[in-house]
Amino acid sequence: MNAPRLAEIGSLVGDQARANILSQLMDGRALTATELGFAAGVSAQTTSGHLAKLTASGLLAVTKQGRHRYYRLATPHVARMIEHIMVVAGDKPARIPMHGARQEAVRTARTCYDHLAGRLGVGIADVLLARKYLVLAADGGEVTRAGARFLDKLGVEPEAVSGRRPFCRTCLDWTERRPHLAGKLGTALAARFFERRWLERQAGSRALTVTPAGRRMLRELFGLTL
Amino acid sequence: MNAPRLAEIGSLVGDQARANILSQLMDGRALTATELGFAAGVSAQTTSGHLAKLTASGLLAVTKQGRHRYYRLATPHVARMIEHIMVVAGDKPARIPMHGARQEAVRTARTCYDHLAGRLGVGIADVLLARKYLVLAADGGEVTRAGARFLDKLGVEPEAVSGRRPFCRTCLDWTERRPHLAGKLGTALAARFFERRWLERQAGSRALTVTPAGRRMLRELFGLTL
DNA sequence: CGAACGCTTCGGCCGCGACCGAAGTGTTCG
DNA sequence: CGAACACTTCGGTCGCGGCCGAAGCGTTCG
Repeated sequence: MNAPRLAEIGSLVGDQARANILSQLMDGRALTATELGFAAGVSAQTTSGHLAKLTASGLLAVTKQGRHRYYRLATPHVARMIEHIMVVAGDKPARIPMHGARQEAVRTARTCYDHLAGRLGVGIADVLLARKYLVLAADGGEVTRAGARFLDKLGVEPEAVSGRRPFCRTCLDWTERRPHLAGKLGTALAARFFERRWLERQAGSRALTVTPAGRRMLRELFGLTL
Repeated sequence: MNAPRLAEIGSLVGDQARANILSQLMDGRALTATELGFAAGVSAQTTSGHLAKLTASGLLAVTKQGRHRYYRLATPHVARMIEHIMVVAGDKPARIPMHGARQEAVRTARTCYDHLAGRLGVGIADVLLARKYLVLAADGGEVTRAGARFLDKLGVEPEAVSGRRPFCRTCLDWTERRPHLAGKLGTALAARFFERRWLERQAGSRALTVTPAGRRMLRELFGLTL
């Protein structure tokens, strides 16, 4: 039996800050080092050290995206392992990643920083592209004339989508594995959705609730039924 | 999510001496404090402290018997948890290769708490499923009519495999990385194998020796040559 | 371009916990 | 009974590892 490795993995989980980090990632999300540090309650430097250890030992995987680094559980085995430790810890029935009502909500619609992700985010991106309201380019994209009219109807101002910041980047979406709308346009759209109360944040989660008004609007304007 | 408890359990497993102790108990035996101290490579006093912690946290249970104290894993949950940690430990690319005769024996056949694991355990599970003696379901499984006859021939009693405890759970195997037979059926089978002296425990290890009679039986009844 | 930002590396501090020697409790012997 | 044994408790040492400040690197943005 490989007791040294057993102890090694155990001690990785056995630190309070690292346990906080792993807990945060149990629903399958990918979070940045800063977010994880905040959740763990330690400084950025300390967080960096922890994340390096967890990654080196194969518990976490990391994806670079611009100046961010998204950390996530490396394999389902890691999630399962933590579940089983929780069982011994006397915690509630095992929460397998991405099941249950709350996880379902996270899959449907959630924030990714300042823009929209999940099925909602991907769906909106799909629609805008399909209707040629938006064309993609290597370093961003461009709003077409028809797109500008559409956005104007939504109340998204033209200057909000100008400038060098790209409209749509391939923002890591761990549930849909497809690009969604980030950048200036994504931010402006998300802001508008909140402003009009089409979406509401859920406490303590990145999941979003689509309000009845939002549901109607999504069907009418985007042809989306989530 | 209960991160403090997660860290607590993790740190218990995360000490080398305690990991050694837990490893020793993985086959479900109950060992004395002295034996465990020797296996862990620390003094009696230190061992005593470790055992007290492990017991207080519910990982171990203890039985007094004269001047001895027999420690064992408190629940199958603990064994399962350790198995799952081992799976993650094995996911690391830079895995310490197992070598030597004894390690080979461990890979071939060993106990996993109260049932059989290793190539033997996985092989038996494969055969029973391939012959449709057993069908798997989400929450356990069912023995078919043909399976019942087969088990009867082995001397495994029908009531041993009835009841609410599942027949076959996906108990992940850290060498084979495939499910093997746990649950009531796995336990009953293992017990029968020991009773008939088809398998014998090796001292100080979870490895099992397949006796000549056992080898013959495995070939005749299961078509297995390990 | 420079400033702001996200993250990592380095260096040094410090506390927790593993460890053992010595002593104490309880049990089994002869 | 006392000696041997199994185990625990106490007390003190010490090293590993978590922590943060400061500095450095790469990216983004105006």
